Formats: sequence, structure tokens, C-alpha cells
Amino acid sequence: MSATRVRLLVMNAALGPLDYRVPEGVEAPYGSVVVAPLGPRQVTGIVWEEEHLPTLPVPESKLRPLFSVLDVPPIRAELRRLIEWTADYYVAPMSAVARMVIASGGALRGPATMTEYRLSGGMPERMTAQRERAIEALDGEQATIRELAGLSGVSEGVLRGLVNQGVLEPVEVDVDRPYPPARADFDAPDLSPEQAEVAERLVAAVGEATFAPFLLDGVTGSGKTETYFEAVAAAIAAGRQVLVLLPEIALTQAFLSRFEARFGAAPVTWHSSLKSTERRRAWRAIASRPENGGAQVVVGARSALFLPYAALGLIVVDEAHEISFKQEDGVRYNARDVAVMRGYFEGIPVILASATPALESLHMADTGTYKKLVLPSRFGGAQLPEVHLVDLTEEQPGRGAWIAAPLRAALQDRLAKGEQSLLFLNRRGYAPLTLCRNCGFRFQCPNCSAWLVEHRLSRRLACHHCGHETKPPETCPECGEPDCLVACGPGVERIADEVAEILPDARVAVVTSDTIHSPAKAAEFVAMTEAGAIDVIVGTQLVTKGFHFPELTLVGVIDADLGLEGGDLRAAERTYQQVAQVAGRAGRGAKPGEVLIQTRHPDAPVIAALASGDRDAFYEAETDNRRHAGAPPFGRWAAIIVSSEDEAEAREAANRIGATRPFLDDVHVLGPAPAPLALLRGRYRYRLLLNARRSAELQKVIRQWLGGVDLPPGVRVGVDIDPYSFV
DNA sequence: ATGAAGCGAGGT
DNA sequence: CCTCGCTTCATC
Repeated sequence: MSATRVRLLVMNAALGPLDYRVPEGVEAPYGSVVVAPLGPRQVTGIVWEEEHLPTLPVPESKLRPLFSVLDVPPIRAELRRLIEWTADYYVAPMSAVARMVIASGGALRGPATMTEYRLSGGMPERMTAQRERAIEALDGEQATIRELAGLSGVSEGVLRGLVNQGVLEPVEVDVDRPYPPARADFDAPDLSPEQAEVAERLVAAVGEATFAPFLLDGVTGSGKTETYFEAVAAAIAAGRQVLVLLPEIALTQAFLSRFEARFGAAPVTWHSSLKSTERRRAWRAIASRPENGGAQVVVGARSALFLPYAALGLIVVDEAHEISFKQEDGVRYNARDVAVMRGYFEGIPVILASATPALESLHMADTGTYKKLVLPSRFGGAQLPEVHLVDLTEEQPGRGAWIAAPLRAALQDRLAKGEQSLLFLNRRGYAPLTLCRNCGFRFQCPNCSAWLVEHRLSRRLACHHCGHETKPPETCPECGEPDCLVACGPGVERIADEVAEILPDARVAVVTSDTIHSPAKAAEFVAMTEAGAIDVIVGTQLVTKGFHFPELTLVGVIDADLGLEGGDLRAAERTYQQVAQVAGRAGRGAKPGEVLIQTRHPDAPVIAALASGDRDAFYEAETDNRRHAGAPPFGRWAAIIVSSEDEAEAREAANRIGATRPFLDDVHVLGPAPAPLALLRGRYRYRLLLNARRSAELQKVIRQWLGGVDLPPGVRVGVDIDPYSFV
């Protein structure tokens, strides 16, 4: 006998919980995804425990019946608890978190087959510019008309014309066809004794199927992936699902080939650029148990964390220190931390793998909350690279140059030996600032308080915050002077030019999110590098991790001080991680590696620690700093960001919030002040910072505080718990 | 969210 | 007396 009355969490942040009547003969247990009438419209909702969604009582007579219960498995209690925890911890609406669970409107409804289109090979009777463009862009693609329109940049109308002409042919696709199965024993590797010992612990944890968080702390090149693959194999063999979170899609390609070699089939991937059919297929596979043809292993970006796994048995967070696990808009959650909570609610092990763990993670391991597993040496006898500092105050590269003499010499040496080099600079484009030599005019983004970055490869001035782009003008827009624009400072493209001057014969590849914008491009880059078709790689943080190139023996860090600018709380830690990770690309094969770090502050503790390879000393010093600053893991930070399209409105709202601040012993409020990016995507931003003791009920304080302020409709207030970027 | 209802200012 | 724009209210 099921309830005749249910409470819904509706997928609409502005609406509270709503109660409905369950029609005769309909089953709607907790977690059911349902469609309900709302005034003249319909809403999607999830049937929830009444006691977890308190609301004022509504008389029986007002209840309307549910429209339908959708044909998907109910959202399990474990995931419902995670939704509640995430909403509570990150001060976000439960509906916004639940949306990340549903994540695919198409998965809930509609037919199981759909029509996609592909080029038939035929040509239209009349060729037009638009048609030609479409045909060129869509070679090898198969997707819906809408998606093809997005891919080709022509309108859906043009494509429908091509369908009528037979140039695009329809293909009926079984949307939910199962994925090829992964096999636990497809190609088990030979592990080193160290790896085998760690793998055994992880495999045992998978077998026990209870909550167990692990910090897998292994130096770069120690074979962390192969090691946790054994735990993945154990979960596959036990019929449980595995989620592997990766920080960036660019890394997926390298991961996928390793995965396929080990398990004989590709895993299910989940990321933001999936097409709607792929998304539906993946979602439904994830919601099905492996023995019923469901997904076995899912590799995804942070958003894969909230999917409704039917039988999750293990979560791996690879490169767990990466800040891209922190979502910076919408629900501002940290996938690394939520992964541990998901493991807790599901009662399964969670592996955080990193060569440079976040201080917070190390602290959890040191206090015994996480179990620490260490891989102290590189796999196959490879040695960690030698690290040398280049003091830029002594070795000045000269005007308009950024590569100092020692690094030049090292580059020349590697090219002569036929070995590969990698130069790291975490700055996309050619130059971060362009100004007029005549009048001093600086190109600034109209929507953000940021300079426009020159991109020579694409001949554009671009804002890296909002995507605004313009063509560089012939004359200065301020004073009209021709040919007067000068590039200030280096980006990777400019470094690549400098390399071309030093080594005219070298084959140079620029590797950034601009040049590696698809998995195919990433695969191409990897293939070329492995084939020895590239001598020097110049890249941003994209090249700091995941890649394994045995012939790469030199890593040069162009500007190790760059990350230390900007007053970020974790600046020192981030610099350490980035440089240590990129250094870890050197000497992974038989030949030893060398790392040259250019810096103006060779005595700064971070830089000195990098030079001496004394990780523990760095972490100890950083731990002391954090303790004194009341920063995580010893205290907590939160940010409140108030924004509006109107500057005065944003300022007034921030002041109003500031005026009602709580005065407490364990929570201190700073601000409001203009946010470092005072204008972002056309919105003016003010910020308040909160520093709290560990024991403080920070979220409760914030909720009560903000709940008591009412603001004009154009003002948005965002809460960022445990912020990374103070922007 | 989103549409309906309520209400004052200004126009016909 | 009506229309426009804006605020308030209800949606189970």
C-alpha cells in the first residue's frame, strides 16, 4: 500500500516543496521522477521524504493529481541524502543540486530511437555558400539537425534544405544501445612490489564495500593509474560501477587509451560537450545495473559526480589537487569533497590520487580521517628529474625576450641530441596586454574589468573571462595613430616565436585550450609527440599533467613567480603544484630529466622547496602559514558575491547586506569591497569575505543573515563556501 | 519561474 | 475611462 499523498522537490529553485495526490493504481515511491501540474504548466519533480522537506501544511482538497511517473529508476536514498547534504553545505537550493542529477532532459522522456543525420555523399542541385560550408564542416559527423547546425555554424533551415535534397540522410539510432563491456582481466599489468602492495589495499577496500577514503600519494610517474586500475578491475568483477573523475576533458584522451588497453573497451564518458543523444544514452546506462547492460565504468568531469548510479562501488578522483574540481558558478561545489561525501552515503571506498595533494587532503590523511597510501618512487627505475633555478635578476633574457641564457643553452642541447623539451607558461595567447605606443590606450573588455589578450594565431583580441573578441584594429581607437599597437608581456604564442628564433629548425607545438579544443586534437598532439614529430612543446597548465612522453627530458618554467601574484590564499600551494606537476613530465623514460625554473625570487619558500625537492618542508611551512591565517584546514573561508548589471544597485545591495552583518566570535566578516574582477560578463560585483573557526556554524549564519535581507530583482547574491579563487 | 491580479500615473 | 508599467501574490 503506497501513499496517496506525496511531497515533491520540484526542479525550480524559486518554488518550495509542493504536495500532490497519487492517482489510484499509480505507484510513486520516494525518489520517483514525476511530472506534476503547476497552474497552467507542468513541472518535473522528485518524490521526497516529507520530513526532509518541511513546509506549511496544505489541505487535502487543494491537492492535484500527479500527471505521470517517468520511466526511469527512482533516485536512490543514498543520492537523495547527498543532494540534501550538498545543498546544505554549499548554501544552494536543493532543486539546483537535483538538476545536476537529472542532467539530461532527454533521458526522462521521448522515444528510445531518434533520427540523426549524416552526409550521404551526394551533392545539392544548387550549391550555395552556406551549403558548402555545412558540407565541409559535417564530414564524418552524425547528429540531430540542431546539433549539426551548432557544429557547422549554419542555420537549421539550411540543413533541412540539404535533407530535402538528399545530401543529408536520416539514420534511425537506438538511443539506448548498450556500451561494449569492459573486462576486469583483459590485460592485467605487471606491477612493481610497491604498486602491488597499494593495489592490494585498494582491492580489499572494494571487496569490503564500506566507506573508506584513501589518499593515494604517489610521485609523478609512479604509476598511480595502473595501481588504482586494480581496484577498478575488482569493482567490475564484482558487478559494481566505478566513477573516475578527471579534472579536464583534455586529459581524457590519454586516459581512455590506457583504459582501453587495460580493460579491452572504452569506458562511458560524461562531460559538458556530450550531444543530447550521447547524454541520454550515458545517463540511462548509468542508472542501470551492470548485469542489466548498465554502465560499468564512467569517466567524467566533475558533473558526473551527481549522476544516479545504480550500483556504485568505487569513486576515484584523479589529480585530486586540481582546482578545476571546484565549480565556480551555479552550485559552487568542490567535486573532490563531494566525492568523499558520496562515498560516505553510498558506503564505498573513495580514492583521491595526486602527486601534489592539497594541503587539506594531506591534513585529513595525517589526522587519520583518510588512509594514506604512498608510491614513493617512479615506475620502471626512472629517476625524478634534477631541478635547477635560473635567477632572472642575474640572468636577464633581454628586451622582448623571456628565455634566459641557461634555458636557451639547454634547449639547444636537447635539440642537438634529438630529445624533446617542454616550456611551461600559464598564459594563453601572444600577449596579456596590448597598448598604444602613441597615447597609452589599453585594450580592455567592455564586459569585464580585464585586459584583452592578443591571440596572433587566431588574429583576435580576446577576453578570457567572458569570451568577448574583436579584430585588432589597424589604428589606435583612441588617437587614430596607425601601426602603434605594442604587445606587453609574454603568452605561450610569444614564447613559441622566441623558441623559433633560438632554434630555427625546431618543430614547435603550442598546446593550450585554444589549440587543443577537442579530444581528437589532443590525440593528434599525443601521436605527433610520441612519433618524435615535435621538438619543443610550449604550453599552459594543460601540459602539466597526464602526459607521458619518454623522450621528453627538459622542462623549462618560464615564470615561476606568475602564480604568486594576485593575493590568492592558496597561491603558494598552487605554484608548488603546477611547477612540481610540469616538472614531473621530464625524464619519465630511460633518459634522466632536467628542470629549469626561471624566477625572480629564488629565495621564496615555495621556489626553494621546488629547487631542493623538499616537499615536506614546503607543506610544513605552508601548514604554519595557514594555521596563523585561520585558513583551511584550520579555519574556513566563505565569500558572498553581490552582483547586478547596474553598478550603483550592486553597491547599494552589498552595503545593505554589509550593514546587517552578524557580529560573532567565531565568524568574521570583511567587506563589502569591489570584487577583484569588479565587472564580469557585464555584471558589477561586490564581495564580502567571511573567515570562520572550524567549529562555527558558518552555513547557518550565512543562511540566516541573507534570509533577512530583501533585494531588488536585478541583484544576484552568490555564496561560495571554501572558495579557491577570490575573484 | 511565470502568469494573474492589483494599482497609480498619465493619456484620450 | 482606459492603457502601461510595475509590484505582489499564488502555484500543491
